[in-house]
Amino acid sequence: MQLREHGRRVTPQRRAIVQALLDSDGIHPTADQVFQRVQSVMPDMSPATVYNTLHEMVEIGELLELDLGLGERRYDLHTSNHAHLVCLGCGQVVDVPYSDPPALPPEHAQGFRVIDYLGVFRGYCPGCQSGG
Amino acid sequence: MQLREHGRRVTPQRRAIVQALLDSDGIHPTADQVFQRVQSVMPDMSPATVYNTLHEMVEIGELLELDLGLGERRYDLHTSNHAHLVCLGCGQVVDVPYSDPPALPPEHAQGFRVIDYLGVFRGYCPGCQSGG
DNA sequence: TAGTATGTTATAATGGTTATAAATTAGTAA
DNA sequence: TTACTAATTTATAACCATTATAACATACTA
Repeated sequence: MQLREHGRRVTPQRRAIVQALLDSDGIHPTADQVFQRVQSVMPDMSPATVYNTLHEMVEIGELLELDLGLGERRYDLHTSNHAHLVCLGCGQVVDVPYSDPPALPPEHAQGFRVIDYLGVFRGYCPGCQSGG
Repeated sequence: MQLREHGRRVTPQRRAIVQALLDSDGIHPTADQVFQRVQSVMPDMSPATVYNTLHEMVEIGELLELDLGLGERRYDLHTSNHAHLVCLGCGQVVDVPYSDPPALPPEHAQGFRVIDYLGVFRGYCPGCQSGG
């Protein structure tokens, strides 16, 4: 982790949180899912610490925070360019590689300084298509 | 409004909500902003009615619901294909026309039935660039 | 002009997230 | 190693957008 390089301290809690993220790689866990997993190893962990650490990792660019309209935020260690496929039924999130990350034509940028782009395909996964 | 065609009743509250959306066209109001505006005309309006009506309009496809990671949902009467430009500083949301709505390559769809696609450019508007 | 299903309201509850302040600890320098 | 100090963690409560509930009111239909 690059926490130290950014002037942050390395604590056992932070190590455990990073490990939980690594263990959850691919399922795009929520903060609570990270907390649950860490708590099983470190029972005194506080939810606030999980939120704090996730925010710091987002700030230093090591973690991607996704708010996909499902009432909770999900976290993704893959910060490289990719889109997300979200199931409106069960909420699962899957990475999709980008063939061509879209660019914003300058005539539409309206003076904005663009930091990043998020692409979300919404739909229903195979398991949720039978139920509606 | 197409509420009647979908078996919904037309009430004064719903008329006022639709009018508030029309009046707010372009600013992508939150549910609360819609509520504030309607309340100035109809003081007994309940927030629950605003939420209910917005949800129904989303269901019948007349309104687009956006969760852009700012802790609140915003509403957009423009249901045609376009992306959004979001200011991480002040939270303002601007429509951006799509030149080419991206398609999901079948080999990456993983069996999902895709309903729609949301594209969000995140950055800082001219007014928020000076502040950071 | 009833009758009834639908809509509205007030109220409280929910749940993810954030704020606060006291207690603890990682890193540093003597 | 030890003591120092700023950063971190914790428990707790607050926050706030949203949803649930149930009583009341009303738009549509016949």
